[in-house]
Amino acid sequence: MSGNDAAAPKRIQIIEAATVVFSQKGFYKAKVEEIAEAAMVGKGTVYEYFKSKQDLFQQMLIFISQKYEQAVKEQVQQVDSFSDKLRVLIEANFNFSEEYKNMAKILLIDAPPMSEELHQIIQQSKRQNLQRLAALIDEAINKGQARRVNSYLAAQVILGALAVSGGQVMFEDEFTSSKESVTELVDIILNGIGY
Amino acid sequence: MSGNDAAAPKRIQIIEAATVVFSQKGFYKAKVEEIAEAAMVGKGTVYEYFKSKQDLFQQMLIFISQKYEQAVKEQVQQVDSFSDKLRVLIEANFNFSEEYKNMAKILLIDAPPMSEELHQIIQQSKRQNLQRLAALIDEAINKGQARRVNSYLAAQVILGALAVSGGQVMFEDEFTSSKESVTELVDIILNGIGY
Amino acid sequence: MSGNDAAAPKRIQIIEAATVVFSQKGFYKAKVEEIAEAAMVGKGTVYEYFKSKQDLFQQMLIFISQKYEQAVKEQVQQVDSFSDKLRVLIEANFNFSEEYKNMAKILLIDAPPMSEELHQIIQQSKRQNLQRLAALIDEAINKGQARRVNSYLAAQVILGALAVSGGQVMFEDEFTSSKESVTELVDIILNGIGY
Amino acid sequence: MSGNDAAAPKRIQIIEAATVVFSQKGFYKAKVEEIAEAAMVGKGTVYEYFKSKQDLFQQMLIFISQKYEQAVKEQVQQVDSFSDKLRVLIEANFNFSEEYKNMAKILLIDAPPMSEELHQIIQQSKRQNLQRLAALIDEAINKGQARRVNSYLAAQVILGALAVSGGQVMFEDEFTSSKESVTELVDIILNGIGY
DNA sequence: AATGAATGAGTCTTCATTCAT
DNA sequence: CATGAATGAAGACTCATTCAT
Repeated sequence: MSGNDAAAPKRIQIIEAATVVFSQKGFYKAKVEEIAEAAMVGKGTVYEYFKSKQDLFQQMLIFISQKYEQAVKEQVQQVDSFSDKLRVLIEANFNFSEEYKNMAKILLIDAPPMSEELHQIIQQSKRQNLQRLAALIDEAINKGQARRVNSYLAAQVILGALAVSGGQVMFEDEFTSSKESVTELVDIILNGIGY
Repeated sequence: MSGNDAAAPKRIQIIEAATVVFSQKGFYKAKVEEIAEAAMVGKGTVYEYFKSKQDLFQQMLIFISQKYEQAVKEQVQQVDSFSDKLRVLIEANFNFSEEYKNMAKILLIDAPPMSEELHQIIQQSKRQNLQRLAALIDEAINKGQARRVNSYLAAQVILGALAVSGGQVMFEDEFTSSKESVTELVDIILNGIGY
Repeated sequence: MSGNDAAAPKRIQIIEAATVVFSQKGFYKAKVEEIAEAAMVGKGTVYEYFKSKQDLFQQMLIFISQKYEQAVKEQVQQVDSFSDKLRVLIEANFNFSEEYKNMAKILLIDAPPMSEELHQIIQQSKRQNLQRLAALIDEAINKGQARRVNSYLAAQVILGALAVSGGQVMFEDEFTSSKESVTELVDIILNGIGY
Repeated sequence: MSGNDAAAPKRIQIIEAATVVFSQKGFYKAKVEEIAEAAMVGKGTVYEYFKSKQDLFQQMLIFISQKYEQAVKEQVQQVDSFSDKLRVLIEANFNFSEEYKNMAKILLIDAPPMSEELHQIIQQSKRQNLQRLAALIDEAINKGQARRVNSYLAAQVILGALAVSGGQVMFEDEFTSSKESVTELVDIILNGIGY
């Protein structure tokens, strides 16, 4: 009757192991057995809780996206000004990307063609993400804190910049995306680069 | 009349087939035989020109990145003002992304473990890209056409936004990445979203 | 009643199937699937117990050479006179060769070019074989039962003769090496062919 | 019109290259292309002269066995006494083995499934070999130079010993099959190892 | 419920052979 | 005759999945 078990025993254990292994190796190179080992359960046990490797991957993605939702939503609500919200959002992204490396990219960008079902899940997650940010921008626009830009497109710009800058996706060595750069990033996004 | 053959001897034929198939299926789901079929050659022929499936993938990547360089560099040089250059760069990206659709995603997510050599090549390509854009921004700053922002970071923001927006990755259904959005994108990048 | 299973768990089952198939077809023409079938297990099961086809081959060789050791050593110890030991050794060889056909040749002579590791294994087995026989001859010499010949060379002569005569290696049809010939063989070896 | 070509047209060139490559690698690991390279002809040219890889192997075997016949027959006829003939035969074998190193092993172990025809040819060659030696022994017996042993069996013993000892198969490190060992070998064969 | 031994479908890769030049 | 680019049959090996315990 351990609180641990009660919370979600094996299933969560396995999902968490999966986040680690899938993050490190990607979907195809990750072996089910490896995940089972990391979760300290037998290989067969994975199939007690998940229909297939892909199913596990999908469940994991849902799990992660929920964590992401949480992390971002809560923190953004705790500050008021638009620029602070932006800053918090960017920081949350940095941290999240740090933890879930490749998985973050999938949520932000897209997955390679997999099952249609999975595609839907990812699309939905991305859309939510985008819409939340677009709503944030619209709100700022209404409050007079932002220009009347296409909020959806602006949200894309911001998430795109994050996917790249934050996810050490493209610039790995060059620029270890530090806290200082967050300030500059916010500045660029708020004020643009032109006069 | 072998102008056709000359322009596309077997090696190129295969690489082009590879871009199509890898783009659609990702590295792991793409079958060598399928690529061979798409290139209208025998399966064995692929191995006459490429050491392995991975090698083919890598050669293809180099091929694509060269095409990208060309496409962008040339077009950017043909206009003058900073905002025009930005617009052209973004348009070039839209077009390029159109052509090599999922390739960016695959690189991000589904890529095979790359040889250190290829890693270098890709890094270098990205760096060139970044530096070219950063130089463009610096020039604009010096000419008084842009604010004194961190040009390198700004370049990252722009390329990040492009990677995501341009790859119709996020628009898919909602927006068909149209010419109009280019204008808005340039506006957001130049002027930011805040007042 | 699993006495059978206990005596021959999967690993041994597979090795024994391998001795049969490799003996009949040789290393290169033997297919792993064929061995699996002969062992009445799935193809994949072979790879549960052996790293590769070559590994299976090596393990099998070790298995056989151990059986050979046993067969020969024990029987030779049960008789006393030098000529009897010789006779027993020769007979044991006939029987062994009968059972493991081509494999016996490999142990006596050499293997096709394979891994250095395997080469070592075989060399060692051959050396042991040779040394045991040379020791037998030395002992006979010391007891005054044999002339002061180079025992190592003599051992080579004997094993060479066996490899050929016993292994129906070269003369297959002509001379189905029978028990009668053992007596003559021992005579020739002991007394030579000259006066 | 070069004497060179006449003496060694493509066919012989290829066969000689084949002896080298097959000797080193065995039948299955030897690549046709490699043989072609060694013969300094195009891969396709091999197929102008030989129906298949197997055919080439077979033709090569015939070529070698003829060379062996020659080498042994001629030299044995040039000396008189039985023990000298024996010595010469053994020496010829050493030299021959030196040249075609692994060929014997390959024939024994790594040989491809042979056509019935080739099988006959090889059998015949071996039979000739055996019979020539048996005849030699019979002659010696009649002249009172050898004991009344089964000459055919004795011939087998001798050739068996040679196959093994001569092929530096067993000596490798320990003994470098030297001229001295020839003398001892003859002694053992003539006088046996017992008193 | 938990396990891991057993399985075979699925793929990359090799290389003998062909044939257009 | 000579060539080597092109080919595809064949086979080793991986790994998701099953199921008897």
